[in-house]
Amino acid sequence: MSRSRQKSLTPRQQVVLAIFRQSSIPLTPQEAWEAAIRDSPGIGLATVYRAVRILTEAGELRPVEIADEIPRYEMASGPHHHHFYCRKCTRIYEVHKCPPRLDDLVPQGFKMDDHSIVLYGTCRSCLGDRATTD
Amino acid sequence: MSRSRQKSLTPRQQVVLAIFRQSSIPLTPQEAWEAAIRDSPGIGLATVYRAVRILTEAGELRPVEIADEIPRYEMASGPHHHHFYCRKCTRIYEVHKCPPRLDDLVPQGFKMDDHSIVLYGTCRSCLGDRATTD
DNA sequence: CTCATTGCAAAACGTTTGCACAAAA
DNA sequence: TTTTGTGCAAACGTTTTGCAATGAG
Repeated sequence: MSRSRQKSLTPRQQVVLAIFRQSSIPLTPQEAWEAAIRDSPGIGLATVYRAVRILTEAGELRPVEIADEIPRYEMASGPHHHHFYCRKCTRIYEVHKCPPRLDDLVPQGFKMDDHSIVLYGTCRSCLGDRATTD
Repeated sequence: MSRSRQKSLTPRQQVVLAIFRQSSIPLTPQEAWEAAIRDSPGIGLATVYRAVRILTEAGELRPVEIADEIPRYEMASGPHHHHFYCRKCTRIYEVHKCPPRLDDLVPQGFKMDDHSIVLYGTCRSCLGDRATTD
């Protein structure tokens, strides 16, 4: 199960990958397209979708699934991390820690190769915005 | 932020909720509709979608998001648990343990009210099916 | 009567595919 | 020439919405 790309990327795929590499947060295909247009006017939305799918299959990108949100993607390389989703401002924050003893969750005889954790709640700036409302 | 339903459920909403209550696995709206038709012939797919959305907002149902899969829903009540997704047979298993020290992941000043964990890998029966392939 | 519920069809939305054209080999 | 990459538009599957018909109060 190879994670590295086997073939060189097409020009458009390189553009799309660069967008994700430059972004500090996960992007929807639509958001990536809007960013890509600035670098490469004329690039088509379908091309971005194709690139995202291919880059994901190649292990370059990883999907980030948040409840009731459009799927987003981020670089699969770089430090392993999870996400905090603020229900109020809908922003996504990276969480750079992992809980211990995750292997204990895996049922007998199963083999885990990956895991994803999403924390839901309210971020600090949204908590600060509130006066006394509760 | 009340989680309990404030108004009584409509007949169709009760039907849909019963489907999820009887199911041992998360269901897509489509799957819930196919099950609901057996109990209540003539129920419309849109009605099931409406019920799922309302029941989710009312805290009766909870979305289960798996990478690259259609969103499923399950009862929000009952024992807290997570999910193991087998990439081979695409089945979803419940995981009835929680990792310790999850609060340590929450960034300073943030407030977490929920979390979701999905483990990815291969289930026991799929591992058993394989002979020596690796 | 008025209001809430629901089925149906159409619309809307995100995503994929078919295809023709252009560029590269 | 053949092959590859791409934009565009159409198709597709999922979800939401408009609206008329029904039934309850």
